[in-house]
Amino acid sequence: MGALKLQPLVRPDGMTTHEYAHRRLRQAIMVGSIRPGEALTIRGIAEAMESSPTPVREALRRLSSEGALKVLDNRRIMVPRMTADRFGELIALRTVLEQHAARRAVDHITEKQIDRLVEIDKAQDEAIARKDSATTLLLLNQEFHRTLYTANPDQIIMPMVESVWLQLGPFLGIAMEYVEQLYFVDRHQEAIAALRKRDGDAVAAAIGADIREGIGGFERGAIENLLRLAGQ
Amino acid sequence: MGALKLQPLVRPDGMTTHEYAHRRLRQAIMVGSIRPGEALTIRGIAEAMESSPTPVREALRRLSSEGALKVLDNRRIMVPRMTADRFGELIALRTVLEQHAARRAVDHITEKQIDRLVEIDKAQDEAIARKDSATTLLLLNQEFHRTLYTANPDQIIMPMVESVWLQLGPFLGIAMEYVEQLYFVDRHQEAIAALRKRDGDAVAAAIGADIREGIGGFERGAIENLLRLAGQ
DNA sequence: TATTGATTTTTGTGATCACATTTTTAATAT
DNA sequence: ATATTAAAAATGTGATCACAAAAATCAATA
Repeated sequence: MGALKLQPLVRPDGMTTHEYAHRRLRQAIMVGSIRPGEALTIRGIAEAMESSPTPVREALRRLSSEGALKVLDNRRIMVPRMTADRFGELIALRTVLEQHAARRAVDHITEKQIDRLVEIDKAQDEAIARKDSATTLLLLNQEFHRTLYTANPDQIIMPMVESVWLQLGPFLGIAMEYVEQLYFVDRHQEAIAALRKRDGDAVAAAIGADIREGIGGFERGAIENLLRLAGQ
Repeated sequence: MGALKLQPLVRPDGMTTHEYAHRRLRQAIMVGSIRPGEALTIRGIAEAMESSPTPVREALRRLSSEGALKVLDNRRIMVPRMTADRFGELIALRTVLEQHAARRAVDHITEKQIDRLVEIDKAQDEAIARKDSATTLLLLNQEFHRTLYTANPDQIIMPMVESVWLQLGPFLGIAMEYVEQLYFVDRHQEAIAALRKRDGDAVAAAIGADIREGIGGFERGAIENLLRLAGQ
């Protein structure tokens, strides 16, 4: 049996079933709770969220277009396996994408929106002090970055950034399981200061360092070890 | 009635209906043959390609995730409208993405693959001399870029590049209709020379210039004029 | 014990139907 | 003519069914 365990998620009023299925699966993949190689069946998912194949299939198509899922030749669907090379590509792409997104936000972001960034950063510090779950920290960190990039009203890049996050999710799940304690360092304050000065280069530098010293800090050997440990 | 006219497209053996619907719609959007704001109905598309709503819906979900289509609050689906600001974002993003993709391909591309690029470039020159349709030229140009970027076996970026192409498609359709003759200049030979020398910076510079002097060359005023002419 | 082959089950796929909402059309009143 | 209201048509959505292909199970054989 599928026996797919999905964290419950509130379903806002008026949200369609396929949209709900999409959001719920996406959330699960993003925080690494679905393992690469794990078999995903349409009927299994439909059963798990008490609906039917049709809307689940729509959700799966979207997720595969977002790079979160891969459709095999057998037409079976799974979370893509990670490799050290693919991880390197993802980090390099993440850096380029987010530096560009940050630069493009500098001319649009308001002081009020920067204040919001300060709030999120504070919430993150509190969560660290409170020793909240790694998942909570991850989501707060994403909220910081998303808030920054979407300050640009004509921005086109956010879905691509989220796609990279989605593709990194499963590896994060493995890391959270096998690494004693993940260090959470960030360069958010540096980014905020640069934003206040409207210094695009400095903002991009802060974002670059933030990624490099965060998830980008995994060394090749460490990645290979983790993947071996997880039986990937 | 929808009266959606879709260019015929061969359906490879074994291709599923939703995949075929996806490819056919994608192709139509990519070359600008579906106008922004044009009403797209599930049943209309299903009828046009002699199938049923279910697979068409899957195709539409994928295309909306790829940024090619937008789902309105009414749940109606259409090709997004272009604005001068959005166009600017798309060109800036296209430049960053493709320069990165090109850089990342330099270390992987083989001499044989570079030879293939030469062939495609030659085919392009012949098509220009033959005064082939703008669509043909567009597709050849895409083939050149795609061949270059996918030389990197672990590449993650291609779907994002294609997403930008898709989002530029409808504007290209408008431009092709209202502009007397589109100039086709490219920096492909420069890129090829740089690839042979394995000079990443030079390759990126060539790609940057290629985009800037190609579709990126539309000036803000020209874009606004075109959009006004097309009643957008 | 391992392997092959047949049977059963599971799974993806696509068409169809019913329902609710939205859009369009038609008719009426101002 | 314009605006308003009611009826009709069109549309998105989700469940269900039938079918074919794939996977899993089990029995028989080497």
